[in-house]
This record gives sequence, structure tokens and C-alpha cells, in this order.
Amino acid sequence: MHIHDAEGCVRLVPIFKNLDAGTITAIAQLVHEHNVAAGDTLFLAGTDADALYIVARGQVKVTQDTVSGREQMLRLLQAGDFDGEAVLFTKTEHNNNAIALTASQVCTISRSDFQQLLRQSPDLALNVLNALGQRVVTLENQATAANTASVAERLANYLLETSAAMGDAEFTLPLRKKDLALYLGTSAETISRRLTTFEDDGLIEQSGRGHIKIVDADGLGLVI
Amino acid sequence: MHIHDAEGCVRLVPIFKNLDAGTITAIAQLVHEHNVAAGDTLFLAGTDADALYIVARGQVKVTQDTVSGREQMLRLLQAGDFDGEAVLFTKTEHNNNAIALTASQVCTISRSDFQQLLRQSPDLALNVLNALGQRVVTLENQATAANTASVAERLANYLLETSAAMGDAEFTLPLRKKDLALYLGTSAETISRRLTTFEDDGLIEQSGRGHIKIVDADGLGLVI
DNA sequence: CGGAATCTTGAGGCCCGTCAATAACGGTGG
DNA sequence: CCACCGTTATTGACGGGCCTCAAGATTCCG
Repeated sequence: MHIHDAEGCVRLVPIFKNLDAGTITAIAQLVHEHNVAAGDTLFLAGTDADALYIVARGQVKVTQDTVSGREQMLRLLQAGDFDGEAVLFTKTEHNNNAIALTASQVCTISRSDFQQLLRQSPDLALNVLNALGQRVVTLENQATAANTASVAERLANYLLETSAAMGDAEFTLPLRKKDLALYLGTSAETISRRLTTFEDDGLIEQSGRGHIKIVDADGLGLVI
Repeated sequence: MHIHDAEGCVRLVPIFKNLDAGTITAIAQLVHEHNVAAGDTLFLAGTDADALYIVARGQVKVTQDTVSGREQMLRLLQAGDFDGEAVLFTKTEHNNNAIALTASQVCTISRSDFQQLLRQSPDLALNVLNALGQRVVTLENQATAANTASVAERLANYLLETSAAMGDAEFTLPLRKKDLALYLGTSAETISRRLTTFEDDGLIEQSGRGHIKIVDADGLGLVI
């Protein structure tokens, strides 16, 4: 399903929910559409944070690099997800990279336009506050999990979350194992091994390329 | 230096900076002071998030528990730091624990009072947005470091940051090694070992209980 | 059908967590 | 001022999880 107008982008995004029609129309006129191919860069760390990015279609990974040259995926943006709230701060530099994993459609709102919107609509400011709050909660969980949980535990949780998001015990992984490894802070090889272990233990069934069926959700929840 | 009035708390906190005098006075009247002893609990995960907490004096650790029973310190609150922005969201439950490490003075503002303040003062809302943005940035760095960096690297960075915060190459660790281990996602034993390695490599000098002098800051920055 | 990317499986090694024992520190009371 | 005790820190030994390198298998796409 393609989205052809800017207003489609606006309607997708939680931070623009529950705003009056006039405001939504005003926002839509500030939105720019972009189509990007797999591998394309939306922005890089160190460059000016000049816009808010909304993913209308496709997948975009948000990553961070370390001094040691490794790469960590912080989130996977899918339809309706957004990034670049750095536009809100005095600091105007991205500290993340955003790269399309698949052909994607992305909408942007410029920094100045968005800041002006914020001042005009208190409801929007509250929506953004809530969105940032959710992100804080997610990141806190991520930081805790990264430090205290084994790969098996993180992977098991990821499978359960993905299944819940899909609304089905049977699904195809939305990421290549290589990218999933970046996300979970491990290696593709280890993911292969752990999935095999899960299958041997009767927790899941694998078939095809990344197709997974959760057989014993309770058991997965107990993985340590 | 003790702070005896509620307005002291208000002046400490970044989110209350740059507000007009009237607003600050109004806020001060909504603030409650509390004195807590080392080991006291401010709030626990799962309980109602009914207030914003501001640390006026002392140290408070904010931690999160995992299913496997381990504990991860997310931040260390010191004078001027605050927590409990969860009061902003629909969700009214803490997902963190806050426990005093030393005797501390804490100020609180109730959920309803704070939400009312938010609606009345757009400047305050923008301040909170900025504060949340900073927290997101910090947490992103933390999540990345936890997943990609070795303990040696995380510890080296921590020493450099602490030194910078203190404004001195020579300082005493603000945390016991046990708590520092919780923060860095490692064990007290490993911290001892790494510090000894740093000393053997001529990067730092240790003396007394947790007293550290950074000899080769550049070298510490290169630790992997 | 062929080539490139991805995935799987194996072997080896290192980092680090855990357990355990000893040492050093710090506060308290005599 | 000193002796004592609980807490904290150090050091050693051991084992396991996982990263890396490498080779082979599978899948996908032109």
C-alpha cells in the first residue's frame, strides 16, 4: 500500500494524533516526501540535525558507532516510526546514523518548521513529551537487558515481542540475521546457534529463510 | 552546604531554569522536602508514579531489575538531578527503583501538581523536552556502550568522564566498587582487576580507598 | 542456471562472571 | 589512642558464554 500524499505521513505518526484538523493540514504542508533505495543514507552522525524523519513505508535502521569501530543498532524504524527529535535541542548535531534497509518512503519536516509548530500547538508538545517518555522507557530496558541478560534471553524476548507485534505465533523475521545481530549486540553466528538450540528444546520451529513458529511461548519466556 | 527551603530545590534543577520569578515561586509552594538515610527507598518498580523527585543533597541510585534477578544501575542522581518523569505519561507505574546510597535530601512534586504546571507554562514544557532529549542521548550511548564495548573500555571512559566532571585529574570515586559495578554492568572483582591493569600500564595511579589519579588521559582514551 | 549474498556449523581462544579466601579499611566504643 | 568488627577490596582458580576465523551449505535473484 503506497501513500501518495504528505497528509498520509502525518496521519501515520503518533505525535500527530489527536490534533485538530486545521493543525494537521498545516503540518501536512510542511512535510516533504522522499523515496530512498536499500542502503541509502538518511543522515550520519556528526552532520547537522536539520529535520524530523518519519518512515511511511519500508525499514530504516538507526545505528551508533563506537570508537572501536563496531556498530550498534538502536532501533528499527518501520511505518509510522520517526526519529530526529534532536531537532528539539540546542544541539544541532546527529549522534546516530540512519540507513535504509529496504526501499523506503520517508517524510521530513525541517527543524525550524517543527520548532514553530511546537510553540503553536501545546497539544503537539505534550504528544512529543509522551513519545520521548516511551523512548526513554524502551532505552532503559534496552540498556538493562544489554548489561544483564544473555544473548539467549535477549533473543527469546525479541521473538516474543515480534510475535506479539505481528499478532501471530508464526512469522518471518523482519531483519536479516546480520542486522538482527547488530540490534541484539551479538553476532549472526551466535543467533543461528541459539535458534537451533531453541528448536532442539521444542520452543520454536524454523523453516525457510528466517521463518519462525513459536511453539512454546511460556518456555521462551523462561529462557535465561 | 544544606538547603533549607523548597525554593532551593527549585533553583537547583535545570528544568526550572529560565522561568519567570512568579512561576518559580508558584512551583516552590508545590514542593515537599524529605530527608532520607542511606539505604532508604524512594520508590520501587511497580508502584504508582505519583511524583517527580529532585535530589538536593546526597546520592540516589536508579536501578532496574531483570527477570533473572540481576540489578542494573541506570543512573546516579546527585545534587540537581531528578527522576520520575513517568508522571508525564498516561502510564502511572514506576519501572525503576530509586534507593539512597548516602543520607540525602530529596524534594518532590506531586503528579497532578506537575501536570498542571506543564499546562500553564509552555517554557517549562520546552525545558522538560530538552531534559528528556538529553536523557535519550545518554541512554543511547549507554545502550551502545553496553553492547559493543569491553569492561576495560567502559571503565576507562567512566574515569575520564568523572575526572572531567570533577575538573581534576585526581579524584575519589563517588561510588563503592560494588555500585560502580552495577552501573558499568560488571562485577566488583573485574573492576579491581582492570584498575590494576591500568596502573601497571602507567595510565593511572591508585592510593587509599578509591582514590585515583589519571596519569595518561590520552592512553586511557585508547583503551579497548 | 550461475553467482553473490546469506546462513550454518565447527574449532579455538579470550574475556569475564562466579566462588572462595585473604587483606585492607573505617567506624565504634572502651 | 587503640582494639575490634563489619564492610569493602583484592587476588587466585575455574568454567562458561560468546566472538572470531574459516569452510561449506543454502537461498535468492538476475
